[in-house]
Amino acid sequence: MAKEVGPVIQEILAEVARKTPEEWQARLEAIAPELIEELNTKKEPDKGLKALDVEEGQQVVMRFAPNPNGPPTLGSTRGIVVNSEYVKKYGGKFIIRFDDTDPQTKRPMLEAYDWYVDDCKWLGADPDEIVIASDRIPMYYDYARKLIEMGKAYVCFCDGADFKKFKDAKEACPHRDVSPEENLMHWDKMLAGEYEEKSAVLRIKTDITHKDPALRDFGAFRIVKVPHPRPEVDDKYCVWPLLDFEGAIEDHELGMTHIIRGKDLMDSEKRQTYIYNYLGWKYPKTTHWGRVKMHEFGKFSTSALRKAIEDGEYSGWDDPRLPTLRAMRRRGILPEAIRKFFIEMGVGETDISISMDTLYAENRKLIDPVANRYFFVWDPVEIEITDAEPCTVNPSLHPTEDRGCREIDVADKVYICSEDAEKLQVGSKLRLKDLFNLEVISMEPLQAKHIGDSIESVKKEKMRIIHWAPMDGVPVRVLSPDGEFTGIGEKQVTTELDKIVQFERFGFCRIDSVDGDVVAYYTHK
RNA sequence: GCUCCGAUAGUGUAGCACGGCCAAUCAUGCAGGACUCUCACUCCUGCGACUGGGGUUCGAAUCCCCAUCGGAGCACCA
Repeated sequence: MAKEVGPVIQEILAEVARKTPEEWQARLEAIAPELIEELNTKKEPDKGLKALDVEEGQQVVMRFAPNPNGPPTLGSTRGIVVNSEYVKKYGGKFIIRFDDTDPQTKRPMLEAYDWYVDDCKWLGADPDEIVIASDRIPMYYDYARKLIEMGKAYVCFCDGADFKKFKDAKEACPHRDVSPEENLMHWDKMLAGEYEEKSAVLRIKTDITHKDPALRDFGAFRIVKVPHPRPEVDDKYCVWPLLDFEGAIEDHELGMTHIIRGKDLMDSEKRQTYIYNYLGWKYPKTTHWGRVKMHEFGKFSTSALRKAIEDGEYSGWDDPRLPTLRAMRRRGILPEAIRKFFIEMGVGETDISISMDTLYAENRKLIDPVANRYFFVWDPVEIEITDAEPCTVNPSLHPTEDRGCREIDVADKVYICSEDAEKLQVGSKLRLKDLFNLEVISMEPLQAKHIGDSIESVKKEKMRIIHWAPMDGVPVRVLSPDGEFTGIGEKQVTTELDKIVQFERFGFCRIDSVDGDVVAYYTHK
């Protein structure tokens, strides 16, 4: 059969090749004009996120579920942006849920709850609902009881290592097969605080012989006798749910339709599916993404950062060297740029390592039209203009947008960057941007004479054009991921508090404070 | 040890469910050029990839198998 079809196809293909695309289009027009439009509309690349598998008329409910044990970082931002973007696209509900059920190892930080909500709003992902797991512990207990009664959960008194032995051998531990009644009794004792930490744990029965060891009887609750940092919870509970249990119950209770999360939680779905099946629930549709690593930031963990901050290594959670959202914000990275960055990144399952350059490029396009231009001279040195007439110049605030001018008074000296000064020698000609032209007459001390104002001669003689600062400028400190720059800037930058400006030939900065020295946070080049 | 994922230019990404419209999209990066009184912006040009090997097929980035590399889970962490 295939042998017979072969030559026929060859011939058809040859015929296709004989005529030009235009001829074929004409032929199509003749026999099926209604298809012409399809020909022209095909193959436009999809921008943005891929379509979600949404049923006809369905409202989507999606969530971002952090543990508030530190502030949101660029890593967590992906979850905020992508989930909220889908909700915007399809209409529905975006929920932020704090999975704060570990008062000990990943102890939540009280301030961080607000930080998350704050940063979500800043990112344009205002949550429709805020849920805090530590407020809902009784509900988890109810479901636990139900599962015990069904014979689907049991209190296990094995030591961690012992249980692992049973599990690896695909054998049930001695506690697996006791009656629901007895388990209920143990469970009540657990809740009453009669057992010590680590002495008992509630497990969900799955399939102890499952070929994937990750799926064999997983833990659902453990005993932690440490008060919760939230004052309204404090020492109310000594039995805490583990993520697989808490997440499973909440995703159903909150009516989640779709879940997008890291692929490290792929096995979670398989474990949680046992709970869903026992309770007769339908699991939400899930998608996973891989790890994102930024080239510029090495490995960092929230707890390591926390320690470094306490040790004074960083100035705080918004230190410009940190990958936190608060730092990005302070540096003048706009939320729109961050959203776009993550949306264009998509939701692939591969682990990726991406450079901040991509985010910076996005941000630069947004701020370039709105950032006023100023001179900032880092590492300044004085240059004396021996024959200068005092004058006032008015460089424009923006090279293309018409937004008025600055005003700078100049007498007989200005500051220039030492790195520009180093390139000079006696006889060098240069242009002070928006001011006038000079010829160097002495290196030590650095002196020059006025050789005209004409920009034409600058072009003709290909003089270097450098920026400068007046003697009555203000001290400026720029804090950047690569350290601190100090120098002199125009007085007028003090009117730009909280705005993003461009220091010419240096880069964009957000003006952070103007009382005393001007402090600016470096955005990017 | 057992199990589960993934692999397209330097970096990301589209295409893969349904094999031919793919000598492979877009962005960023890099190189060159135009514009510009900034090393910014804008515009133009160029560079650059289907991990390897088998198989199925007239035809494979796309389907199957193996290998390699990378990631993850097997917690009384999230």
